[in-house]
Amino acid sequence: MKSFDVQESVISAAVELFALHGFGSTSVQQVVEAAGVTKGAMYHYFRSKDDLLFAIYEQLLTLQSEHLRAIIASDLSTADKLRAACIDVIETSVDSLQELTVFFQSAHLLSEDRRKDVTQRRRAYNDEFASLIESGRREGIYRSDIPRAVLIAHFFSDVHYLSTWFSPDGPEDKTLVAEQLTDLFIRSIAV
Amino acid sequence: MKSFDVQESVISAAVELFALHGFGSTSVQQVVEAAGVTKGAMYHYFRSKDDLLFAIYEQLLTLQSEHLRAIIASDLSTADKLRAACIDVIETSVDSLQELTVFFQSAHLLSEDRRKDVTQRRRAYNDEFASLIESGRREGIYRSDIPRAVLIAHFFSDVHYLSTWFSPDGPEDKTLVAEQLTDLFIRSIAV
DNA sequence: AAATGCAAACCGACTGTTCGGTATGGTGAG
DNA sequence: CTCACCATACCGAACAGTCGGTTTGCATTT
Repeated sequence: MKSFDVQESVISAAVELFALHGFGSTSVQQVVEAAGVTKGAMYHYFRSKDDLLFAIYEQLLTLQSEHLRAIIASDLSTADKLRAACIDVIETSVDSLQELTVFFQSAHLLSEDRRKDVTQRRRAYNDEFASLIESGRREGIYRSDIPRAVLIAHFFSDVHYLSTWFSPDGPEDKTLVAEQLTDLFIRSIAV
Repeated sequence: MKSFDVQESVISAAVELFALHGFGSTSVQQVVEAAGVTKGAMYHYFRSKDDLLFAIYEQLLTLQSEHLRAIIASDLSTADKLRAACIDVIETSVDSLQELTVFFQSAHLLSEDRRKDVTQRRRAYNDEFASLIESGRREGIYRSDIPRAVLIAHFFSDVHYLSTWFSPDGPEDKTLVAEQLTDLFIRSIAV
């Protein structure tokens, strides 16, 4: 019979403010005011401002990692797996546009330990993604004349950049854009 | 016989610190200490912390705009112009990696007026770039089944993302990466 | 009685910015 | 050549306000 979830309210307010003004330029005071709670309440659930930032990352990272693992474990062909993975990460990113913005803007502001944790999980995600491309190369469907790292960066740049230009209220449709960007990517890496 | 340029020193320190810790998390005190000047000296040349951020943008925007205009005014074919424009913006961005980082991380923290100025100049740049693609479409060399806005975003995402993954000390070579990313882009938009 | 959940008051450190004042170097008059 | 004059360059202390974080204490639940 909880009528008001403090944690959720704080995180939600933090995501919005961090995305809008940046982590460093947003004060804890602003966050708790927007969340409709007091500092005492916030510090009861979060150890620090840093902790708040980390919580945002964890949500998104966990979600996307689970999706990717499910796709890789499926019985699709390599080509279809890669396509599905691309479309999924774009769509889930659009669904969490603000979190994405915070993620890419403020990841480096995390404390040493937390940043290592995030970096490692990101790398794990990237490696799983890269394994798809590697499989495709062995099957002879993707080009090998460009370093894998460049290909990966080329794709994730699109995901990253979504938070800059894509707007849910804009003229572009989420599903359509996901297909278009995926098509552009796969066309450019096909042999 | 000026042995020490305060403005240059301040901007240089600001670029480095803003890129490292973010605009909002860097204090004026830190900047002037790194620059080896006093706050008084800094505020003699810059009206505000905001002004400092703006100065960084202006440098990069002006440089890249001039380059693009020169390329468009050249007598190359449309295809070669687009290729040259892509390679140039990637290479100049790599040359100004830290400025690029600051640019994309903190553009939204500018004051209203300043942000409008920056946005307008960025749009002008984008429009000139887009005109190249439009020309190519009329010549029938680039596909028309994907919105121009998506194509533009697709390319600039690579430029944007450079600041995240590219390192001058890393295994990748600037010129090579510029060619590879340009190749990926042009291959994906060719009919 | 003990533990949880939270509000309110509070802490010292630090914020961006201002400002009174000094040092420096060039210009024009005598 | 000299000296008054003045703009520009720069200094560093001080400002009012805000920062992230802590402490205290009181309800409510267990």
